[in-house]
Amino acid sequence: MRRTKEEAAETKAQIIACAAKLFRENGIARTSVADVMQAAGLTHGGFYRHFGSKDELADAAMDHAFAGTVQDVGSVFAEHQAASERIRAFEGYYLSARHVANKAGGCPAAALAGEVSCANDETRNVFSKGVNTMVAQLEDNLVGNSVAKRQAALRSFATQLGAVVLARATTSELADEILEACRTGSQDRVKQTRS
Amino acid sequence: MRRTKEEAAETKAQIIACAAKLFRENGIARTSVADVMQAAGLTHGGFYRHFGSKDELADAAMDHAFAGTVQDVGSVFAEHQAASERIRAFEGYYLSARHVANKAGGCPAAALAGEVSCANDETRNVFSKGVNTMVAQLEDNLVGNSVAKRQAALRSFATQLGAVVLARATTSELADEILEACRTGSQDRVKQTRS
DNA sequence: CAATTTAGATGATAGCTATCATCCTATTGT
DNA sequence: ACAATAGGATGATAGCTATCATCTAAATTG
Repeated sequence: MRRTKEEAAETKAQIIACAAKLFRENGIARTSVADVMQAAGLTHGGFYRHFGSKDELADAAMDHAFAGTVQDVGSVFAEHQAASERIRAFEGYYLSARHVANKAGGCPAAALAGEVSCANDETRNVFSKGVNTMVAQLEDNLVGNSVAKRQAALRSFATQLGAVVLARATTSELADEILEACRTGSQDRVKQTRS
Repeated sequence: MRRTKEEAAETKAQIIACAAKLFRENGIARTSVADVMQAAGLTHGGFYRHFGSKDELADAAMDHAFAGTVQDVGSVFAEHQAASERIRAFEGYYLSARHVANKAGGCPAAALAGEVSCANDETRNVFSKGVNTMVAQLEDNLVGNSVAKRQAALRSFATQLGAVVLARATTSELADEILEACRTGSQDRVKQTRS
């Protein structure tokens, strides 16, 4: 039954990947260790050869999920040259019906923030690191002085995450309305705020 | 042991009030029926005299929590005359350190959105109704034509909810940065977006 | 005032959960 | 090639959970 070191490492990576999906999809609390192992094609008992606890897996899974999303967002940015278009493209991605529906494969910040707010310090650190990375990535694709860029990135991220979190929890009409309001928000924010 | 009708109604209201706090504080999944009953000074067994299931309680608790927050927000609005000041005051309340720290007594949309996104239709309906009420309340305190007001209210709510949800899940430095960025965001949104 | 109803307590249940001990076997290090 | 090691399967455990049945005494109802 014993596997090669490589095979074992692949197994561990598989467990993490499955957990990253299931935790985002159904929540950490509502996903059991056995669920994760089954999704990875294994039985529950072997779990503790790879992880010291479920929390440890949750941290690894979150880290993995953030890395994936950062990469996805990077691809979106790479498709455009002008900074203004890049930001537009990012919003198009993040606020898309596709992303809202794809909770299991989407931004872990949107999927897990609620649970992390009741979690231990280590988990909060992992989450914070992920958010920081995403905000920095956004920041790098804005124009202006550094303070303004940082603030704009933080605000944009909060808005879009809020929109997705709300859209996922509300009935479809309201969800669509929220997403649309935040989409148009980036273009004519000036008019909207003034009138 | 039997209580008066009135007493029984009070008991039920107590259970709902305790649940509204505990569910927001620790999440619905991580709060047991017994926890709620104990907080209400009762034993677990009597629960099903009042509710058909835990889900039913969750719905009632969410409704109760939304009503409380709508009232709190109403008080904040009532303190000011000018619409521009009212909105500022609302943001001051919602993005305050006090509100971020007060998860148990704060906005249920921010506290429960994550869990509601994996919940049944009835729960989503209750949640959506609550969000709709809050957005309408915000809308009533904006100036401009109705379409713009509606959109501005939706966007403002998404931004602030996103900021609070993120702030609660991140380490304090990042949390403060997020809140500050969204606070200043309402005033000089124009400059920030342009530069 | 007698009969019936019911709020809430006590206790039980079936199912789930995280975690661990043990075993088997194939891969390592030597 | 041999001994030690460690992946992963099987099975067990202690604790928790939602939900129910039953009991009680008091409050309704008539």
